[in-house]
Amino acid sequence: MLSFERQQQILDILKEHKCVHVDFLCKKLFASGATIRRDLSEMHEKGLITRVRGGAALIEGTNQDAPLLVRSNENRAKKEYIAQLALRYVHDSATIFMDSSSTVTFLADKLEGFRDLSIVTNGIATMNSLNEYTTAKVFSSGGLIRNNSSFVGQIAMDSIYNFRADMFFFSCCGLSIEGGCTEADEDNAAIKKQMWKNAKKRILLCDSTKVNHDFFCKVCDIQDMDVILMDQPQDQSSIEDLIGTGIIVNK
Amino acid sequence: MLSFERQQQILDILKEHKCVHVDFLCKKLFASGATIRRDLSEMHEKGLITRVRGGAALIEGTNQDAPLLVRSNENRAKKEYIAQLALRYVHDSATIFMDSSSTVTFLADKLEGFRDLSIVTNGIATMNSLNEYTTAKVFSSGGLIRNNSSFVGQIAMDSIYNFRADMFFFSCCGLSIEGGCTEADEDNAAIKKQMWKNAKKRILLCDSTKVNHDFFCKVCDIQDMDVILMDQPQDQSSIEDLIGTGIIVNK
DNA sequence: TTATTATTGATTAAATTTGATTGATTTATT
DNA sequence: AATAAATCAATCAAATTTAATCAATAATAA
Repeated sequence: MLSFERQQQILDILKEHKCVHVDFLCKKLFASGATIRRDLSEMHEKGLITRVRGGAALIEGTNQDAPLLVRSNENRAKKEYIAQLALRYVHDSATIFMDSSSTVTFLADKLEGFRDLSIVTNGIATMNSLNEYTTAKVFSSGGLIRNNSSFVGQIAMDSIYNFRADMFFFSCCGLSIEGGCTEADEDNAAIKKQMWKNAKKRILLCDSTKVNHDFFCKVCDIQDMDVILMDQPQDQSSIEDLIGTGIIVNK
Repeated sequence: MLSFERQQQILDILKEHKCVHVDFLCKKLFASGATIRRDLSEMHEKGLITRVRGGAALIEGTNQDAPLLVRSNENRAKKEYIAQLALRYVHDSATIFMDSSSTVTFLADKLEGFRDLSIVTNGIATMNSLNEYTTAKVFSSGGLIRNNSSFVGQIAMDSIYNFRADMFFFSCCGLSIEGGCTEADEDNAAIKKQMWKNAKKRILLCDSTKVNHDFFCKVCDIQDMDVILMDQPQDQSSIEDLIGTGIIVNK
């Protein structure tokens, strides 16, 4: 048996039982104690397992590529719901811009079923999700890392400039009739503007907590969006005003 | 049978089983062990497969467990040691290119103590490390995600093109007097070339297992590097040849 | 046709992996 | 604390795998 193969099997066995004795592995894999021990210490070197006297244990934390997956748990349910709505606009072979917002990350988690997607994003969590769960061609905008969660700056702007996409999914910090769609951070706003410019269909994912708040940097006006998806039907005047402009809300 | 045909079949077989023995391939393809081995080493140099003693393993995606075992091709200690050597060349306020190799990731883990670094990398693990443990300004090249570990393609090339750095830390798949510094993957080689071009001091981190192997894509010649760091003093003629060129090895 | 080049399989020496043995170290039991 | 049992790391010989060499064959060009 190849040592590669054997170590693979040790990992598999460890996934079932969370820890095993050397003897057990010997019998299971028809190898001597010396061989198993050598395997275990190699695997320990590589950081794949934890070595304990008499055997080995699965390493805690399990996932090696988790570091930058920061995700806000606030309003998880709302964001989940909105992301589900957004799925209606995705189709196979679509080319897509996605911003770095946490709401859009929820959408990224739901794209597993589509084929032949090409996606450009400046979000790190979104990038990781797409890369892990989908077969999409994932382009990271690159750039300066901001807040552990997104890429911004000239590098990011330039790379986005070179793409044209069918649709742009994004979120914002604030949304109001007069102020439009606003962001707190200038650099992130610039990124969204660039994506907006190079996309055909602009789809905003906006949970209700953001309505009627204005932030420092404007991304675009209400009329500049093709679809606005929200978690609850908007009340009174504001929703009517929106519908008046021909923007689809939760439809 | 043509060698191309046979190698194609080896790939097909590998897609079913994720690793195979040389013996198995011999019987299946009616070829001698020598022939199969020649095929496997060719394919390895092109980066199509991972060679393991007794057989071969699939390298590309599909199975996420396989690359894990293959990735940091063991020798954690060697890489750790080389990274430590590399520290001597880093100084506060330096501007640095770092490639996506695992050896360079070890260096990234050691940069915590420096102030005011600006670092450009196309490596995902390196990016994560830097971002988590250092106060450096970290620029990701962005681009298409390759093998879950690096950014490649035009986007990455363009963003690197726009930086000039004091130093470039990189590794390679193979290093030899005649072949120079070589890589298995064309896209990654292109990235390294671009970083090489835009950096003043070029510092190779190369563990001894890579010496006297040539891979498919050339990055640069031996003479094109300013420093080569290895885990052990190189033996026989090779080291003398290197020193003859004025390149510093392990010094 | 002949000469040249490439590919293949056999042979062999070197390198690597393996399993058994040993003594040292750690853990459990009395 | 002392003893027994279990586990470990180191060592070595046997088995396996590899890389290098060379002759034979096949393919190609002159």
